Parts: sequence; C-alpha cells; structure tokens
Amino acid sequence: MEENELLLLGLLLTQSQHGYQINEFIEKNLSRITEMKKGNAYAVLERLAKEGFVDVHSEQEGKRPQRKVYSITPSGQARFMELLKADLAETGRLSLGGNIGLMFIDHLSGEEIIGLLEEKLKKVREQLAAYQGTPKHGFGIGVDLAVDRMRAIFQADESWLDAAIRQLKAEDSSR
Amino acid sequence: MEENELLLLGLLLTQSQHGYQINEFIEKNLSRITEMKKGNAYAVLERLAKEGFVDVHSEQEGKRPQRKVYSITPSGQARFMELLKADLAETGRLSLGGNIGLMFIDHLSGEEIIGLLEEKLKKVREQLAAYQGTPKHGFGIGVDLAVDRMRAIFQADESWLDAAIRQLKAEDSSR
DNA sequence: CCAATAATAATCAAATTTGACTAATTTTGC
DNA sequence: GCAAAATTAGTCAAATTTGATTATTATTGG
Repeated sequence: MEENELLLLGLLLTQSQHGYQINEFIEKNLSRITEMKKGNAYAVLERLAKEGFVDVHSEQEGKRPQRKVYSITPSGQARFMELLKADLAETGRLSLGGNIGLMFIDHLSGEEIIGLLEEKLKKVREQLAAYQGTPKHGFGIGVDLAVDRMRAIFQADESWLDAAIRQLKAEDSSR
Repeated sequence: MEENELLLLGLLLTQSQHGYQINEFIEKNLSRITEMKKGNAYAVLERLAKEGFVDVHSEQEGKRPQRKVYSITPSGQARFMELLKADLAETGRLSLGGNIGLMFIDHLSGEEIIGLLEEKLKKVREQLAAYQGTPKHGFGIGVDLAVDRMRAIFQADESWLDAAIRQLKAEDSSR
C-alpha cells in the first residue's frame, strides 16, 4: 500500500528517526489511524531507502544495539507531496470488519445473529467511548481531523448497527 | 486476510463454481463489498483446496479452456461457520482512503486543501448516488445489509467532509 | 543484589496479494 | 466473411505483509 509510504515519509518530515522510534510513535499515538504492522514499517523504510526517498545511517547510543536512522531526502519530499495529493483525492478504499460476515448472515439463526450483533455493538460503543476520552493530540490539525473522521465513521456504524438490531428484533417477534 | 476465505467459502455454499465464474460474480455484484483482486481469488481457492475446505475437479465445456470447479466440503462448511462468527464479532478493522493524507494536510496551502477536499466530496456524492440507483440485489438479506452498511458509512463520510470543508473555509476567510 | 520481566531494535522466512501476462475462443462491425 | 476487439480462464513472478524470533540491555520486585 502506498498509504504506508505516505505515513512514514510524513513522519520523517518532522525529524529523522530510527525504525523502532517510528513504530513506538505509531503504536502510542496513531493506532486509530493506521494498521501497519511493525515488521512492515522496517520493510517499507528499506524500500524507501532503495528508491532514494530516504537516507540511512547507522548510529550507536550508549550500549544500546545499533540502529538505523532514516532521514527524508529532497526527492522523498517531492514523493511525499505526490502521495499526499493522491491519497486525499482517493475515494474508493473503505474496508471495514464484519462486512463480509454480514453478507452471509442468513446462515445463522435469528438469536445467533442478534447475539453477535449486540456483542459487536457493545464493542463499537467501547471504541466510541475511548474516542471521547482523548480530547486532542496536539500533533497538528491533520491528526485531529483524521481521528475525528474515524470517530464520525464509528458513530455512523453504531447507529447503523443499532437500527439493524432493532429491525431484526421486530421481524423476529412478528414471526 | 481471512475475509477472503470467508467470502469464497460463502459463495461456494450456494453452488460449486469455477474461479472465473466467482470472479465475474464478485465484479458484477459485490464490488462495493470486497476489494479482493482476481489473481488473489485463484490463490485463495488453491489454498482452501490444499487445506481440504474445498474439492477441485477439472471440467471441459465445449471447446472452452479447461477450468477448475471448486465445491465446498463438510470441513469447509464448518470452517465457513467459524469464520462467519469471527468476522461478525470483529470491530477493529476499518481502513478508509484518504485518512493518512488527512493527517498531513497542513503541508498543503489552504486553497489546495479545500480544492482537494471538494473534489473528493464530489466523488463521494457520486458514489452515494450510485447507491441510490441500485435498490435491492435479491441475493438474500445479508448482501442488502452489507451494502446498506457501506452506504451508511459513505453517508457519514459525506457529512463529515462537508462540515470539515465549511469549517476550513470559515477559518480561511476569518484570517 | 539478582533473577525474572520488560524494553529496545530489528531480522527473516513464510504467507498473501498484486498486476501483468498468456492463450484460446467468441463476438462485433464493416 | 474476416480482422479487430472482447471474453473466457487462468498462471506466475514480483511485491508486500505478517508474525515469530533473536539478541542485547534496563528495570523491578522480593
């Protein structure tokens, strides 16, 4: 995915960093926005290096293991801009868990369906509550916008799920 | 992804099919629900065969090229149920295009941002219009539910985008 | 103080996915 | 009636992603 390249280039734009540092930052602050796995971040960074979008140099701090520090190059900055515009213009990609399952829901009994969906609704509400908890990140307006967009989507999913469950229950009792 | 396995097993549940047939069906009817590429469908079917979840047998129709017909096995049916429940219970996965771009939006100028987002809003509205066009599929309630959920999400995205653009414009003119 | 646990920093094989390509058969338009 | 385009059916190499694993250094509880 080119999204991962965009993310890493964007993070390197602020400051040069080593892989572990980037992964930590993502895990602590951006886990709501990306799902890139750690192993993959290292691979993507290497690819960016091979293509000249970032420079690498090895570094030693105290007795900690050697680490590779990545810095964005001018060509990387250009690439970042390119990817940024392309990503913002995109509309298609939208994949959400449970949608394929939904397709085949009629293979389950009425109670099973309602049970599973209610469990799911509960989890979605927990996620939403977590969004309420975190006010603003302070990593610039962009991150806040992205997080808020995710919140809005979850919100819509909650409403949809709630309505779907109601309707299924109504049908169930009128049968 | 296990979603792809679920999808293919689910489609084979109705009737045995060959790869091309499945891909055609997905492209024509389920392109709003899945993004699985054709090449991948063949690979996943082979994997399912290797694991005993589907049987394969070669078939010839007229002078058309040989084709491999896949049928779900009892073990495949059990696997389907397992994956179905797991997928419905899932809450985390939710990846939508443009979110990473949003994160870094402050690297663009005010006009650029508004221009890109407005273009995007236009595209989202086109997608929504397409949803209005198609009433119901008739492939069972599940597919209708899944499609409707996607519609609801796009709807939310539209509202969010619209509000975001308004706010950006307001900030822009008050500066 | 020292054994167990956690954190740091990454690597690598295996699994999955993409996208371009092949190759034969139909269909279409002129 | 035939050349060009489309459809049918799938393969395969290359790219990407995952998840387990390694190896060293800090930290913590008793």
